Amino acid sequence: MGRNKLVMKKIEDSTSRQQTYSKRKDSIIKKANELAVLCDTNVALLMFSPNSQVTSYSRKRSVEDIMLRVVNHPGRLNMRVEDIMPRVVNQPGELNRRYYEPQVKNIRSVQEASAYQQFLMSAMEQIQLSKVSISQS
Amino acid sequence: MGRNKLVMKKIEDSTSRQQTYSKRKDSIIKKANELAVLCDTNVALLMFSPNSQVTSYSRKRSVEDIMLRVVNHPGRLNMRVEDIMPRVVNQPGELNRRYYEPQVKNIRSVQEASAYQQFLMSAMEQIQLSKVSISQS
DNA sequence: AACTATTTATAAGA
DNA sequence: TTCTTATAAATAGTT
Repeated sequence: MGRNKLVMKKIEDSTSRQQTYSKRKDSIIKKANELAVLCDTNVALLMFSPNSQVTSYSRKRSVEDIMLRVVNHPGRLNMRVEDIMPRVVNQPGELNRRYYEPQVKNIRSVQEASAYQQFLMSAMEQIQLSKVSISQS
Repeated sequence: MGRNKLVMKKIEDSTSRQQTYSKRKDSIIKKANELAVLCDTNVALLMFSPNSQVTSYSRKRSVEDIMLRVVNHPGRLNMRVEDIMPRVVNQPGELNRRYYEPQVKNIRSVQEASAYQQFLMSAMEQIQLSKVSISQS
């Protein structure tokens, strides 16, 4: 739109790239909100600026909650286990090692903690099995 | 846009609501893609149709991967630990119990598995500490 | 930040 | 449902 038709490729000038990002980001949020209101649906939107600043939009549920509805649809959009873990560093080194860091915050009750413990125990068993399986193959 | 200016509230007629959803969904994806290409950024978009059918868009990384970049920004959009775990059932019962199910698939190497084991061990320690802390408070 | 000539999206209609 | 078209909305370049 605008004075000229825009070629669909990366804007090389960083100033106008940031300007374009800023304008279009706002209108996509507007559009997303219109869709959500008009159709009474959930929408989740994440955008990263050229400077990696995150902008998010969601309606009804939190962005995270909407995301998790997808995570719970394994048939649709599969998530790799390494994606579930917060990846601190992903160095493309010799072994392509990844470093994880636990996020065990905001646990509110002993019941909650126990359920999480059960999850971890089960995961421990499975990871050991997969380790054996890989080393034998 | 169009012949008349649209009032921004839920479209009550289900047929035209679905039609509007379908049209606008496609153009939001188009817009999101334009933003991603022009500004060379990551964008993740999830939309649920009035019939709860999921449509997703992302560029460069998978939708899940982009989501997790947000998880790793605790200051911005905080995710509770129970949100990171795949929630199978969330019954609002007496104890508000949640049931977790591990996702330990697609581990490719022993190194990967070991790193995940370290993560789990550390999480186990932390969860035990939080359990003690909660029960004492 | 605002403006405005154009392009683009889309609500209704066919 | 798919196509058309009049009109609303977005926006590229400009100031």
